[in-house]
This record gives sequence, C-alpha cells and structure tokens, in this order.
Amino acid sequence: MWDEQTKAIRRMSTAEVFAPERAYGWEFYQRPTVEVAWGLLGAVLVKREPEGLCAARLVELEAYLPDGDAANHAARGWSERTAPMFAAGGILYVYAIYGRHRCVNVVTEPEGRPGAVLLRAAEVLHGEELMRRRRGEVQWEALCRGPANLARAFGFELSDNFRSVCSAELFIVPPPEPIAPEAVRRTPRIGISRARELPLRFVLWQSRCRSR
DNA sequence: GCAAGGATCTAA
DNA sequence: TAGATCCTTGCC
Repeated sequence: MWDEQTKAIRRMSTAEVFAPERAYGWEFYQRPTVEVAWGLLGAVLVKREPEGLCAARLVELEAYLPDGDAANHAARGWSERTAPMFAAGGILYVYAIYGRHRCVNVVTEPEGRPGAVLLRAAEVLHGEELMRRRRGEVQWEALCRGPANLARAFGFELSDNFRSVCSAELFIVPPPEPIAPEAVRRTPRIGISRARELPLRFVLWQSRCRSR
C-alpha cells in the first residue's frame, strides 16, 4: 500500500533526498505551529552520525500550540523541562515519558512562544540496519511507528534537547512535491487528557507506518 | 488489559 | 520530600 510520493522518494538517490542544502532553515520553524506541521508532513528527517545515516519520511505529527492549548507541557509557563519550547524555533525538545520512553518534538514559533510539533511516526528510507540495532528485530513498518519508537530508532536522548535541526548532522528536507490536502487526515491528539477536542494530529493516512 | 518505570511537577 | 502525573510500549 504505497502512495505515489513514497514510491517517488524511494526511487531518488541518497544525494538528492538527503542534502543539507535543501533542508528547511530557521525561518521555516519560527512560524505558527500548525503551518510548520503542514510543512513537516511528508518531509524527511535526516541524522548523520559516526555509526551511519538515518533518514525517514514523517507521516504522523501532532501540533502543540503556544496559546489556548492545555495539553501543551508549557501551558503553565516556563519550567526546566519545557525551557527548549520557549527558545526560538528550529531546535529539539525531547522529554521522558512513562519511565522508559523518549518523545521528540521540533520546536516552532519565535523565541518566547512555546510551540512544538511532536514526531509520531515515519517511513524509514535509510539506516534500517542501524535502527534495528537499537530497536531489535522488528518489521520495517514498525521501526519508526509511534513517537517513542521513532526516538529510539534515531537514537535521540534527553541530551539532544536544544539541538539544532538546521545543522549538517541533523536537518529536515521538504517533500519533493507538495502534499495533497486530501491525503492528510486531521484527528484529535493521542494520549492526552486535556484539550482532547482540538484536531491537531496530522496523518498521511495512506502510509503503512502510521500508528493505529 | 495493564504494568513498567524515570523525570518532572505540585502540594505540603 | 512524597505522591501524582505523564504527548507510550510491549507483554500478559
């Protein structure tokens, strides 16, 4: 069940898809969170490290807004944990949840406005072997399915807080072609108790890597 | 269906 | 400083 864009992107060469010069810059992230979320859907997260290159196409995201969003960790103001969200967009906010897990967000909006986009699922394009070393023997579809699984496959840790997503080692490349709005389904966010009604989860519905 | 388990927040 | 909470996962 491949959609056309997934097929297209898998045909492209490593150099075409994973070039840092094609990546989003600071100005992209320092905009309203929902706009950034739209721009990140179908985009490719790339992480270069000594052990190898990891790349995956983002297919499921959640927006956490700076205003009127009780589910945002930063809704009750600044804290040590949420400090990255108050910085200018274009860095990571990583937090621990339920003991063993990590969740990775891309910080949005200008400095002082705590917005973020949670990375919930992605289709692996490169680095499958390295990800399996971290995740164990799971199917390709499941490598980056679910926020904590994505974080683990990419090797993100709490120490990656404040890390730039506009560097040569970590960046996000826009989709080769615009995402058709009808390919996207918006739903309430997963696992939250407050602000359940807001349709801030964005899913490329055809993807076999979206969470269930 | 629910336990595991760590960091953080809140109330005291 | 104790107790609750939490943007989850995988095993029962």
